Amino acid sequence: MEKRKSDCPALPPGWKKEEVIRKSGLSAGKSDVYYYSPTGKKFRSKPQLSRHLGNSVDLACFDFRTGKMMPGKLQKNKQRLRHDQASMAKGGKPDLNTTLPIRQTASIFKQPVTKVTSHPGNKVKTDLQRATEQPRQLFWERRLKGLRSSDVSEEVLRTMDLPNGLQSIGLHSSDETLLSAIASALHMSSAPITGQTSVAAEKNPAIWLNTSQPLCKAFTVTDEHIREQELKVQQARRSLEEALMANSLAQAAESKTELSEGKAA
DNA sequence: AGATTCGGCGT
DNA sequence: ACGCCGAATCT
Repeated sequence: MEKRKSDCPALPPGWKKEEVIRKSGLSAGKSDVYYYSPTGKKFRSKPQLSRHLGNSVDLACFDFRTGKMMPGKLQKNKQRLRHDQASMAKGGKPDLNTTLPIRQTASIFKQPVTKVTSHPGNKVKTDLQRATEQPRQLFWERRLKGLRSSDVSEEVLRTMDLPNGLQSIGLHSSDETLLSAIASALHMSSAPITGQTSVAAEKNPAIWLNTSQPLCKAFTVTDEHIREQELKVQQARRSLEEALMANSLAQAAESKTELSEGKAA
């Protein structure tokens, strides 16, 4: 049987797609779709593919069977992602989609690198449940300096206030980059964030820096901090609950009026 | 052992 | 009806 592996333009270069028809059994005539990474590893489901690619590719609108991106198919909901203040003003409802947006452009986060060895014959273990640790530039956080997030109208969003206990290391002092550094640390690893625990790092961070921790002095989290944070989370959840409730009520009301309008017509 | 193939559970 | 993945079967 001829194996047709075709290129898959919706995926990064080098990925191949294959469809094999089942030729016997109860499911004869049905087909299975497989993908092959540039290194030749076989993938047989979207979750598996998604796990391997991580955040580097957004598979939300990727159709595994056809291998194509299908815009306007975000989950099972028909969801207009057009969401500017124009459509808002015309009575459009706010976007209550709670799935996190994924950056499509080059990201500082979790970018895989090509591993080159001088021993081509050796077997290299790939993807031991995600590439573990990638090389990083020392003080790379400095490149985040001055970056601000903004909303769709390019209004710069207010930044967060950090607790007083947090002090930076290796960024010139009282730098707003500290927030980015800590946020990045939280984003990139599930390991606890402790800050730089070595006192020597304060004197000469270029030498004593613990690169798996953000450029931040060691800090202490008190029970009081935790209680404050719990309170904030509870309040945020209540707000979200109220908003979702109000939205579903509004939708129910709307579909009722649509129904009666339909009868009148 | 690794690849291939179909069954069958869960949605 | 179909996606996903376990496991039987094949090489």
